[in-house]
Amino acid sequence: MEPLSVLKEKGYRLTPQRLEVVKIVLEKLDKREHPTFNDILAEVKARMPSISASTVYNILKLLEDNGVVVSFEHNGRTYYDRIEPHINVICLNDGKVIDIQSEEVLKAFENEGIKPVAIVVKGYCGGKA
Amino acid sequence: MEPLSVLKEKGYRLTPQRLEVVKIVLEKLDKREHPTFNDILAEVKARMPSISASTVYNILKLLEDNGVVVSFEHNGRTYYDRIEPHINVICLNDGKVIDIQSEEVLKAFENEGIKPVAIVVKGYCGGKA
DNA sequence: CTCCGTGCAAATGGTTTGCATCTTA
DNA sequence: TAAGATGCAAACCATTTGCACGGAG
Repeated sequence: MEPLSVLKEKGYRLTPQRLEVVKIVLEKLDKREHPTFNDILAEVKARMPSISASTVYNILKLLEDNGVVVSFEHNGRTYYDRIEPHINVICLNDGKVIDIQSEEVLKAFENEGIKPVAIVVKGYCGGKA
Repeated sequence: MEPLSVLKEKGYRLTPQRLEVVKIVLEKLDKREHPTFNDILAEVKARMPSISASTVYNILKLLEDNGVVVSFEHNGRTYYDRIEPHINVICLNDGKVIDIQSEEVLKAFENEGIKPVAIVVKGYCGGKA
């Protein structure tokens, strides 16, 4: 369902702050980016300078609690990600987060009885140990 | 290789603090536990009250940098884990970390050209969405 | 008009750092 | 005895909280 419909349906108010954060987050996630909280805050502040950090935290938490985004942590920071099941590889060579779509891995999880919401793998992307 | 041999070979000094932390960490990891930094600190302090938190941090970082343990983050805390490839499922129902050995999943990662060091999946262990 | 949501500032808590002291090799 | 480790306290920084004000419904 549309993220905004999800919120409206549950009775959450559609404030300008929420509209802006949702727009920016979805923009980034559609591009397969893995923005940190600060990435998002910076972008939001650029367009709505008066917004406060705690409001952005609140909104991101709201989005996560309502299944609009997922998050994972790395190096003390929170990263946001899209809901569609896929694999994020944090490459220990260069620290980059790489997005991989692997039906085989998803199928393997399914066979284990696991419904994955976020899959994060620390490893070596180039095959180098 | 033996964790202590790894350290000795690289020229690190085998201080009583290091011996104690290594012993306790390996004890826990052998039991398939996923201790947080604080779990480890508490256990170490119980046996060696004078040790400082920063020393334990330093030692755990040393162990991780030398491939003796791996770590992952969740809810703002760092968890330590054994090196042997396996899957950790963080169940979104109950918050527990469950250890799963799945050759199928590991094989699927291998087929994607990924050498996994730590695999963490947020999801639903009981199959419940 | 009434809550819910926001913004601010202060608090929290895990982790890191600087530095003097101590100890392993 | 000299480089490497430790312990302590302070610093750091991402996140959370409390509360008065403001705006969506």
